Amino acid sequence: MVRVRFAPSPTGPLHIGGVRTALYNYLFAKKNNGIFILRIEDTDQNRFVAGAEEYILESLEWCGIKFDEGVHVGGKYGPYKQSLRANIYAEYINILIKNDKAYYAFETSEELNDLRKEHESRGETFQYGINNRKKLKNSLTLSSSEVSNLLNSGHPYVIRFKVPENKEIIINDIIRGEIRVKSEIIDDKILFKSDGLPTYHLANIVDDHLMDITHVIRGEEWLPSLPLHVLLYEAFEWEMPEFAHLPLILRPDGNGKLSKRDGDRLGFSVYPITWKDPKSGEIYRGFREDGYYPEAFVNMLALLGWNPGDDKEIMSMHEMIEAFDLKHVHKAGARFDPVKAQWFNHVYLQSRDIKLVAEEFKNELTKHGIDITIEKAEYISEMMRERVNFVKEMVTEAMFFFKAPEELDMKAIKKWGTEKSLEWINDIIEKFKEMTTFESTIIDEVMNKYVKEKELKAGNFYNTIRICLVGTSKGPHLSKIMEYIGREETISRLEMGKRYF
RNA sequence: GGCCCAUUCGUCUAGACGGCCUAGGACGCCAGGUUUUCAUCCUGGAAAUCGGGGGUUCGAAUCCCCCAUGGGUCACCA
Repeated sequence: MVRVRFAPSPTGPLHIGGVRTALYNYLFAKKNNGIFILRIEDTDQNRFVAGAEEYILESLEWCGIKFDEGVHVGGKYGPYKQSLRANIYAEYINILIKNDKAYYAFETSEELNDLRKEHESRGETFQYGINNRKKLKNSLTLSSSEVSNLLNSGHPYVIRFKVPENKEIIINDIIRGEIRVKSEIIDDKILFKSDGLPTYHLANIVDDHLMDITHVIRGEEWLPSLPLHVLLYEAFEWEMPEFAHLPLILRPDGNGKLSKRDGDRLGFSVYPITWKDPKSGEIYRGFREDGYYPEAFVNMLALLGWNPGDDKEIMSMHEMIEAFDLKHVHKAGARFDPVKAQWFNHVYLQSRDIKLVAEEFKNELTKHGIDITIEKAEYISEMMRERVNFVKEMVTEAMFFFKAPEELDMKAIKKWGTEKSLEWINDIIEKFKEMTTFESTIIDEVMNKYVKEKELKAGNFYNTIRICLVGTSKGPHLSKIMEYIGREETISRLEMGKRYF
């Protein structure tokens, strides 16, 4: 049985890289009829951010990523929050101590900082590990009575992993293949902090083991600590899960990975939903609030570093599950492209149930103080949606349905208007007044007949009229606009437009 | 700086066993067509000598080596 987990720490909002990691875990689990688990890794109480956990839950729910086990849904392997598992880690660290795989160390963080600085000034890098642990203040160098004295006196201590000497660690990553590292370069990492809580490395390995995780799928930033994790599994004599390290998502411009500020700087979201920093009060925009459909967002995100093995790009969650394979995850980092992201939403908007689009459009209009019936909203949505990427864009694009243009586009008038324009406007106003029903198809008949009789160039005539109604030479079929705004308003706008020609 | 990872059109990518690749698709861009306008849509085009240099081979984007570049990571953070 495949069991995978997404294990974020609640230190802030989840950015799209994190969402993608969750998504790939989810797709992999579902593809293999496995279990998907949410575990909260909150062993660092200093970095706790209020609302972050709720944010993660809400974001993933919006994306349609569901968990089988986890903090919010329960399960047999709980608790799923590491701060609630402190006693478990204590138990396992003692096993390591007992088996001489870990040791107590008594340097304070200040002392360590000094050591680092000192080494740095000599152009060296300080490493607490195989090469110098025999020279430092720890249970490897101190006598057992000295150690128990320190421990009993309440002197702060940490527990460090005792990296085995002269070992080459060979790991097989599903995405990257074989990776080799020598144990000499690995630090004796702190496994247990002086506050009595484990660090990520210990908690992560213990939990993955206890929760029967079969595949660890996580970001590439974890690759450097993979050898340590492998060594930990060996120290515990546990069977290892398989590993897959995902490439990073890079910023659209310049260098480096996508970060918090990029979105605001470049004008797009890097977060799935809006996040308000509880401390600073700063607000970071989200894809949801930008108007993206979750289906489009998820589809776009999935293809940022993965492909189904063919040319298919538009895929439902179900189709992605069917096609998902870690072998098709690209190895190199992917540069996020906001323009293509918009295209995905455009495609989803076109195939969406028009009733839903109408409802969304109606809601957007309400925000702008415009209230129309759902039928009218559908009428407009039908002809406007193909011109935009987001429903909210329809509001500005369709404003002429609700308000007469304040001024007319002089460039358009120059291009389409003629010395006869004024005459046409007057003539057509008269024709409109004579009509019994002011309905789109009949309006077309009347106008077409006029154009034929007068032998006009269609473009000049229709755009003269259009500019009066819309303000410029664009928009959906003219008679549809006229029918919507009605005869009175149509004539009024034509009268108003006359002074421009 | 040490260690690790990566490197195909501007961007996302195809490229599982070397020959089907004079490198395919998508976004974007450009042109033409459709449209009474704009957009959509359709058709076409420009766009990667596969980071560079050496090998191996009858043959390499695909295998090997070196170099360069980019990235990640080196916390009592995850």
